[in-house]
Amino acid sequence: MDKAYSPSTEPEIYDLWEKSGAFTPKIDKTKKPFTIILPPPNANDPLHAGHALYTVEDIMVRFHRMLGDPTLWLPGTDHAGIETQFVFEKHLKADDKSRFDYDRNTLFKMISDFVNENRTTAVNQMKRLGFSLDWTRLKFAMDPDHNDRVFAVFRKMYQDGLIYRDEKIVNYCTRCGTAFSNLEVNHVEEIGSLYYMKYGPFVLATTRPETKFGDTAVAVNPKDKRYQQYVGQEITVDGLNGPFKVKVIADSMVDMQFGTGVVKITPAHDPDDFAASQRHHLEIKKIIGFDGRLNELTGKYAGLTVNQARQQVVADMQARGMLVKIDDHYLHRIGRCYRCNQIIEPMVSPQWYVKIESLADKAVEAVKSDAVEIFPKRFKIQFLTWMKDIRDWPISRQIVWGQRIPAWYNLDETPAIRLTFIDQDNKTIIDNWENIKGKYSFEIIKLGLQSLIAPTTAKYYLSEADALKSGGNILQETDTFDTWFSSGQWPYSTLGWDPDGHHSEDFKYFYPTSVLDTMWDILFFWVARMIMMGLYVTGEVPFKVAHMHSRVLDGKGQKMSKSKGNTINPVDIAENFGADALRLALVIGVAPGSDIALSEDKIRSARNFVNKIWNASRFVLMIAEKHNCFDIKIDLDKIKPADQKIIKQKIILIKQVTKLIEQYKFGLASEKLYQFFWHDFCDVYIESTKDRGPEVVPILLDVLITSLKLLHPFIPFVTESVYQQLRNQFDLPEPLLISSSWPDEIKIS
RNA sequence: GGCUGUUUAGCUCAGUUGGUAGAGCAUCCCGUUUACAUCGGGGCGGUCGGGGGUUCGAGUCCCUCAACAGCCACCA
Repeated sequence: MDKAYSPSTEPEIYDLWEKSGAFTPKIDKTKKPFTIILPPPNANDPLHAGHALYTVEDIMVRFHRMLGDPTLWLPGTDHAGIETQFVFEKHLKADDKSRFDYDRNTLFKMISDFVNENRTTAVNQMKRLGFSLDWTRLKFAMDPDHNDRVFAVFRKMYQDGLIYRDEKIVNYCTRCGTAFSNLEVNHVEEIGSLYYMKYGPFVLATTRPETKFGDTAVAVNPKDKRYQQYVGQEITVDGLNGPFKVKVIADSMVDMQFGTGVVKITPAHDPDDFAASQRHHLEIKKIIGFDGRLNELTGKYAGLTVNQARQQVVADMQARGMLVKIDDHYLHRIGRCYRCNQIIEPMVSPQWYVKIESLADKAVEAVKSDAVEIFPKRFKIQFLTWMKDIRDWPISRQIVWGQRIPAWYNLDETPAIRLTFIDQDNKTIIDNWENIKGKYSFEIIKLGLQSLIAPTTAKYYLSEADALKSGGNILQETDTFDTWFSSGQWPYSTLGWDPDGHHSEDFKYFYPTSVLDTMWDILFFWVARMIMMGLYVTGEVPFKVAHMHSRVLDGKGQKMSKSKGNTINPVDIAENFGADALRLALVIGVAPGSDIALSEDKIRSARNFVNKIWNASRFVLMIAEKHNCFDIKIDLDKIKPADQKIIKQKIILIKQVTKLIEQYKFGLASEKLYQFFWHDFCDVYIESTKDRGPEVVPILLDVLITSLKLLHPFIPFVTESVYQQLRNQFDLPEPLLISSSWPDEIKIS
């Protein structure tokens, strides 16, 4: 054995495991399985430090495998719709191109190729970190069978009346070109301006003077005596393009204390105002387009971006004496796109929705009753609070990378469908079918199609065949499903749930899964959706335990981000210090759910421990050779007083570590192991054996092997490596540590 | 506005059902013809954020205040 442990041997050890078939469980109906579905990393992105926390899952998986449970850890990668398209568009930009240069099919194909080229990256990295995943079951979120299941579930939801289309106000990112759910919007506090402007007989305060062209009412509080005389009347407002009239409405949404107690109502571009428009049956007047520019209804402001328009409107109002006051230090919250940080533009547009209430009710019940147990406990409270006022889920995204919604329109039935396509001269055409059907052949449109927008009244068919029967020109919806609509179905889909009820053996045996482990930041995005979808589709919870793990921060406790340049590449660390060192550094002494500051000091200290194991093992081998004693049997009745203490400590340790792992207290478990091995075993016991005879060899070996087994889930490489060295000298019955049995409290191994 | 978490040795953090405060790193002293300098032995270092309460006894339970962090929410 070399003088120091070298992590360069780790890949060989991984091969050994993989070839042994240890990652693939044997279905044994007399035994209870242990199942974890890997939260699929993005298919085309290298792993980041957070992914290294898959270690937590590997610990559980290796532990259960050693307990003898048929253990499945199922790997997969995610297509990560918007994320991937966002990254791909950055590549396009580098080539001076954009998504607008390509038709939908071409763009999809390009992204698909891009993803396929990079798909193995994450897989290889996970192997390098030692994750004992069953690669024979590897899935990808755009696999045809997964897509089919997603489509089937969509149709089932439709039949159950859970799917509807509606044109209401949504969070729209004009840069990403798609709508988002509330969860995908970051609300950030920012200092902006609050403009006090003359508005008919009123003065009102607004942060968005440029939306006045879309105003269809002005509101006051019904209790506000100042304005009671105006309620119900029509007032005339200087619209900068000429006067316009709006009705004064009374609504309790208005805070009399704020500003002047008067609010202009822009239903098409503000969520509150939209809600008010529903209550008061107001006209909805869209003045901002999906490109983030003002449209023709704004007269001379048409074509300006929202920001430009705001400046222009303010300047024009100032010139006309309409601006009473500007508060430049107005602190308010602005919604920004979680992906590109662009300011979210609330817009009215047709989208697909899932009625969420019945799904949410069941999920709440499951969590309340601990049918799904959430760890640590505090996340249960968060979950229930969020679910309480959950809203219908907008599942359509206006991007191409994802599962295209399986709905088909007959253009001739709905001539008002708006088409965007690239024609034969490479020109982008945007118009309604009714206006262009004479000018372009359907084939050209279909070939160059970028997107379509169908009014909510449009009839649609859930299969292409049905649509074709209607006779006419048929186009499929161009929107794709929200990534989470797909990944929310991950547990039952990857295990082979079948829409027609012919479920796979895997599904029957491994579902519901045992534990879902992920970071708490996607508790709502993903965990909640999986619980809802799982209960709805299979009638069972998708997992019995939802374990929320820590967040990895840099050595200074700062959040890692590419822009800060403080990201850590886990594979680099594995190369330099060993995957074991990284794994141990990530779990040792970390309380459940708390942040981890991953410093080089901590990694180095873990590396030293790994080396300590190596050398202690080397010592045991040397002693055995010195005494020429390779006996592994211990006679329990003949243990000498000098050896009793360590045996006792070992038995206590087994008990403690087993219990702590079962309680998800990996930080404490690893710390106990560290203390025991380094101090009780190496510093005290081994030192005490140095002047003794061959009778210590079986004891040394026993404690060593027990330690290796207990440590194996945490630091699998060094423990397996050492074990293989020991097997060369000692007659050990179990060929591999990975598939060996977990130490028993009573049994001397 | 609502909710949650954090506050323990110079630094990073543990502390399982309440019973005389722990680790790693740093620092200081000593040691080593070897299993390991990626080492060994020893030392220094904390009124456990402030205040109050329950208890024979509280870092651990309750109340309150403060600072920091985060999550959720439609205030122009």
